[in-house]
Amino acid sequence: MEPTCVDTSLNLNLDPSMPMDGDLVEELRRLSCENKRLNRMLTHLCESYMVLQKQLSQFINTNNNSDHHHQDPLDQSRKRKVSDSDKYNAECSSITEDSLKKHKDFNFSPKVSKVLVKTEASNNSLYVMDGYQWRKYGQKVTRDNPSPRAYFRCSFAPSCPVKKKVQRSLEDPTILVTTYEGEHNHGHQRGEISFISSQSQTPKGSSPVSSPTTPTIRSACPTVTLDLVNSELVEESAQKSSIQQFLVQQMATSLTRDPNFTIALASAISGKILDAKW
DNA sequence: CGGGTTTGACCGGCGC
DNA sequence: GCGCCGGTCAAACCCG
Repeated sequence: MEPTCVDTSLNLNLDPSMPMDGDLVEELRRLSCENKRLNRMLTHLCESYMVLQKQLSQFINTNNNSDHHHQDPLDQSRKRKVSDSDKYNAECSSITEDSLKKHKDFNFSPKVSKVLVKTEASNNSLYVMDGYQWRKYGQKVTRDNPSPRAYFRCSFAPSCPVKKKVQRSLEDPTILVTTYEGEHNHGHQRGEISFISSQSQTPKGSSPVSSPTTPTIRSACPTVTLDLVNSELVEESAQKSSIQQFLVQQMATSLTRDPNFTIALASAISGKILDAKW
């Protein structure tokens, strides 16, 4: 990914001649500084991502070559499933040792992505506010992890086929492992703006102490996990766009959840409207 | 009453 | 064929 692929600059088209409240100006300056700082952080993250992706590609290529040299026919037939599935290898996976160990357990459906969300230790909810509306249709305790796995379908099903699974990480229970399957064929229906109040929205029937979790930059360190398995150029552009999309979503979500930002934005917009009107 | 969650039952794939 | 396991269904329940 190009480090400059996501334009995170926030241009409110401020008119210097427009009379503005001093506090608001100060607030906008502060937000502008924060925006620049986040931009630098994002650029740095993108660069690190590129370096890691290159390293992993080299690692996989090296491994593939050595496998071809040392495989006996039986092994080849055993691994047929995995190599065939590699064709559909557009999945994403977390960059963890565990996931690398479990390489052959990957789900090879066309569009699978995994996102790790850091939560507060006291937050035992399995709800991740990601801008879409989900309906829970099942919960299951799996063999390899004592914490239950929740199954969600997009509320716009069956027209939208997207599903997601949410389960706490075995290594770190404060991390929610969210696996998305499929792609939404619609936009954010509830919109990020609704997130401002989403923190107090508790899903029906859920414990009152639990609260939905949003993968925001503010909540400690959200781990974005992306597809580093497939290094093919054809896949690369698709990955880039999905990464960009995700990063933009993350930023929009975190910004819109910030009441200060919302107030400043609303003031700026209303100011512009009034300015245009009069 | 409608929309959402909970949860036990059921189903199908897979390994032995 | 059997048992295990993950995923899904659907009735019961909850809440605004």
